[in-house]
Amino acid sequence: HGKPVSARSAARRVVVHVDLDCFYAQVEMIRNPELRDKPLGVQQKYIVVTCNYEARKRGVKKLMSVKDAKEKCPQLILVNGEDLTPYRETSYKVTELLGEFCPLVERLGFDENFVDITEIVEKRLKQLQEGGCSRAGVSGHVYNHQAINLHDTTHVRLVIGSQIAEEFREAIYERLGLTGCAGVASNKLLSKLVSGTFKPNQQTVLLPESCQDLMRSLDHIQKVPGIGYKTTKRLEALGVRNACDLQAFPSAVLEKELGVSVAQRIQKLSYGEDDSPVIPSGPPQSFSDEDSFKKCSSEVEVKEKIEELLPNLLDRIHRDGRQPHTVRLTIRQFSSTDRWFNRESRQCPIPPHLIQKFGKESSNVVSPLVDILMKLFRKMIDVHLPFHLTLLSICFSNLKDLPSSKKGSIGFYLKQMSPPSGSGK
DNA sequence: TGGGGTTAT
DNA sequence: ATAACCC
Repeated sequence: HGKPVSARSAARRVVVHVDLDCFYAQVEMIRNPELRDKPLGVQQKYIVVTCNYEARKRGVKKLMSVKDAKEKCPQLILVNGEDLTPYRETSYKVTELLGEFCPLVERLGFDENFVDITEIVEKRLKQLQEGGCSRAGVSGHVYNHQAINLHDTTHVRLVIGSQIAEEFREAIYERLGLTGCAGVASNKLLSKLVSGTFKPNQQTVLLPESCQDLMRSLDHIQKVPGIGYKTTKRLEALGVRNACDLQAFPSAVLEKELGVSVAQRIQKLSYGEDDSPVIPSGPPQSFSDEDSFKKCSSEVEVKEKIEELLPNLLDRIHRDGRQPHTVRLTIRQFSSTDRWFNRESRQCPIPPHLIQKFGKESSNVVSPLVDILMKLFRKMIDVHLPFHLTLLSICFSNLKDLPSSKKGSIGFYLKQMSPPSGSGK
């Protein structure tokens, strides 16, 4: 806006990655402060999905089985974390708090946020240039202990970024009681990689001269965010094991193996280059609820599970205020070999007469939805044949704002408030 | 390996 | 609808 494209793309960004420490465990310690100084794990089914640092000292790791965790640490206290409601709510409080500083906040999972603070940095830089020099230095760590050159405006911008990151962490602690790490760098990839270098409750800034060192410190390519399990397997088959290998690998061969789009993107990642913007997440694109279990093998059981999942979901949608236009059922069938990844799903539009009822209290939207979901189920499973499910998931998506006659502003602020009583038709 | 999320094809 | 990615 007002700036030529060339000047805008040449401008250096400042991005912060905020990563809360053992998030679920922290939320549980706030809910019950007596757990504070004890080894604590959060359990889902027979897995300890995360744990506090008292437990980590004693050898408990993320995603460890309950059996192994208890062996490592017999005093381990476990709380059930299968209901994500408290974590989800706290997570959005963090995102909203960051949104008070700056509009460009992108969520990643429940415990991470990217914030593009380029504009805030520019503002402070100008204040500095007008008001003379500031004595304040970097906040937190500098990756590699690299020396800062205050004559280099890129360094100065990142130093200001580190001060803002410190303010983020202070606000998150003061207002929500949560601790976390932050990484400051010139793009999302680097901010995320550098945020993990000093681990609980600390922050690190990366200066451009240390970028290659950071990338070379990644001993395995799967540590590069954006290079996942599948791509790693294919890269390994090509003899590519770390970021250096990927940098040096012939582009043309890579493009033929992985396709131009993936090849070009991940090869740039291997140099620490990432021009993907911080995209404000806004409200969620979907609401889902799932449950896994040992066995579900009859239509009646499936219906019961669906009836268990629906009320919670409908409540969440109701509180959000938007109306979903699509519903999806996902199942996982038992398989002794790859337990991971044999999910299938069917989705369909929600009939318009049902959509209208989503906002209204006390209208029975449950039973028609159960009927729709059972139809979707029968599209995947022949109920006359034996079956063995280990997971059911329901997802509402394609969320649309309510049709509002009062254009925009009024409707937005009104939906936050409790509706006036006795106004029903 | 849980219970969520996102985007690309 | 699936496949990939993220936590």
